Amino acid sequence: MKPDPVKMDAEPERRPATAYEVAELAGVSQSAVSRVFTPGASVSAAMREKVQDAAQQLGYRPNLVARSLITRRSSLIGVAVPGTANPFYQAALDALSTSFARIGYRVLLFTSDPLAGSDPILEEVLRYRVDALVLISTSLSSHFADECLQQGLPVVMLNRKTDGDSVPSVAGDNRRGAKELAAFLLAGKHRRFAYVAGLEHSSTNRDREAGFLEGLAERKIRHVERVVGNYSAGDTELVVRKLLSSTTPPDAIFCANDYMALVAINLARAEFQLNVGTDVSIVGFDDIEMARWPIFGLTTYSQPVKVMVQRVVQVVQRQLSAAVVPAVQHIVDGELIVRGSARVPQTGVVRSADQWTWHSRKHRGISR
Amino acid sequence: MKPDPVKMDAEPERRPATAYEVAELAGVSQSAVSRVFTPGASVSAAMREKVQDAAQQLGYRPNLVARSLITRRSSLIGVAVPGTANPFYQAALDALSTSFARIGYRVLLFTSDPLAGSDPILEEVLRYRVDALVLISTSLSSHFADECLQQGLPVVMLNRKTDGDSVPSVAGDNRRGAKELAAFLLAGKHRRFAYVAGLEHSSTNRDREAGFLEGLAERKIRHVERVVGNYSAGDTELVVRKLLSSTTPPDAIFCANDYMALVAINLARAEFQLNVGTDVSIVGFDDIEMARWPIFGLTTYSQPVKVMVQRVVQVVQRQLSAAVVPAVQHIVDGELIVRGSARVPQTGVVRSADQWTWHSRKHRGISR
DNA sequence: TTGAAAGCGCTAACAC
DNA sequence: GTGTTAGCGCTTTCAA
Repeated sequence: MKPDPVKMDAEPERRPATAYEVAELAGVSQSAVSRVFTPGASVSAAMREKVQDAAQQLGYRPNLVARSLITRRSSLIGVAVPGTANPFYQAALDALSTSFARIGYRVLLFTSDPLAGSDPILEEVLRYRVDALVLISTSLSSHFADECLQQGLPVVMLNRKTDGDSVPSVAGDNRRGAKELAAFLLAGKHRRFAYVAGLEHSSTNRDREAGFLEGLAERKIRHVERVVGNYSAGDTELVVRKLLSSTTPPDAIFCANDYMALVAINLARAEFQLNVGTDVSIVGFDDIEMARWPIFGLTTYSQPVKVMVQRVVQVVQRQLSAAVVPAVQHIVDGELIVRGSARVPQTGVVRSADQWTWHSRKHRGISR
Repeated sequence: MKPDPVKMDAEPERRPATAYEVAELAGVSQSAVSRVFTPGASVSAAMREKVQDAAQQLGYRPNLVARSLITRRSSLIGVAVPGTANPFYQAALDALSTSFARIGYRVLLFTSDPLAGSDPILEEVLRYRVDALVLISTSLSSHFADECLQQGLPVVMLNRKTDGDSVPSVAGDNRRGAKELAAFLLAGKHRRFAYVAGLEHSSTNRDREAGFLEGLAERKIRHVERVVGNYSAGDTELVVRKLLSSTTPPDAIFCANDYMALVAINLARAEFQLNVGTDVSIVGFDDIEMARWPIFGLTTYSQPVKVMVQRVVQVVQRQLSAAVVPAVQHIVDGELIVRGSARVPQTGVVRSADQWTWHSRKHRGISR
């Protein structure tokens, strides 16, 4: 119940205290207050104490808006994330938020419509003068990319690439991963293959599809049943149902990501009473947390989110400091994680850390 | 390949254009530019066109930082969300971001450590002069709450409450829901009950536990095996394993949220070969998307995220406009959704929309 | 080390 | 309807 030390008005203090008010109370100049709250400024101990005392009393907090205006840096990172339930995005966003927080940045969130273009939303972001833009599985018009480039605004894509090489990106090894999965399924003596595509225009989907087909083509497999799940649970359920209802259903299904694969497993088991891993093999891509839940036991190709995010942060930092940085397309290695959702080949499976992995002959024994 | 209309320097334009530059190019005053970009200001058509032309050429975008400084409104909502994989948070964050975007606000994201207090992070948020604070399943020291109150900063808790009534909150009907689940399990003739607790100090956990025990007590059941899962997958796996390994394992397990319940189902099936729904009944709380996946078919009590978020937005808006608003604790109704993970009682199950629900005798026939 | 003064880019009176 | 003039709360020269 200690009384307000400054004034006893009935009206509650309606606006936050300013540096000027602190200065007045402490009997110093306003710039002295600024210095006390600027790391690495030169202030005497006496001054620091006086100011901090006054600040404490008034509940003063530096106004970052005002600071941003003059420093031209907001310490905000705009992050676009698709508005779907795919746990991969949650993991990525979480890691991004945590990693950037560690180096003094906050995340300004933008939910992007996975179907529509994200330009209008990003247009908005720029007004907030974010220091950088990170796009999780979100595409970008090249026009907009140019504009950002011109304004010197760092942009990085996570889990997606642009067509040109104008925007740096960090992604998993989609092509190789999908190819390995194809080789894995081939080695497991599967015969009838199906591909459940994600969003048609996403680079991840294209690369994974290309890799998968490429892998199959090496063994002269040309026929692959193709359906489109659009990375959505609803669509996936529909198309996988169709797939499994066929008179000659596939015995190997590659879903372009884990989320769709989980939906597929679910459907195969609950609706078709299939034993996933023996009656039908289902594999995915990402290695999200639930993939390793025993109930799913999804065989998949991993995308190490933590590593990818760390790389994103690096790229942003580099762009922030250097004047001009080449727009590198970073590829983060993954591994084929063997669990129970697909028939396991006789050879090639090895113990690695606390899980089983598989490497095609071509890649076996390649040291890293 | 159209040349830069303003200057042809080799150096790329390094900073965004200002309203002043636009004004100069258009041959008007800077405030005219401001007006053109202020909805509802009075500008002639001719002026508007001139200005928009110039703005277009320079790639001008109003600087919201500068605007915030003077309007004292940032159109930013600080949102704290726990850093865990629970899909409920993803759904809530998503809905929050979308709903606020519709009324012109953006989300400034803060990942809160679910264990540690969130004060230090929130301290940070205040510096950004967010217009309001939404805490998803995150607690708040009463000291900090007071400080926000005093600064006139709206704060709303989602899916959690404070001890006092100082901070408004929006939550599901935890107590009643848990009580209904108890009644449901009782009606299903279960005998040995277990409760998997969430975070000990969270209000949701306390209310759900209280409701569950209360429901059981009405039928003189006093013994409930209690373990703590802390809303985490790892902890939950450990304690549920212990539960099921017992010589007299429970035949009914209530997990304080769906996420833990899914982990439990998973474990019971994969590790103990139990048929969930007959050998053992498992129920949860939230009704997250995956609860309705056939593979899980989780019987649970629903928390309608969309509705809850809509309510949060309302509360924030009210606080933003009115001077003083009483800190109401909003409770959003849910329903007991019957699926396959728990033995179903003979009576009380009714078809509602496209799913089955259950109501205890006490609540049957209550019209809404 | 400290203070005075000049803005950062914009909005909001206020005149015209 | 349009321009002029003050600031918003802070950082940053520049002198003292």
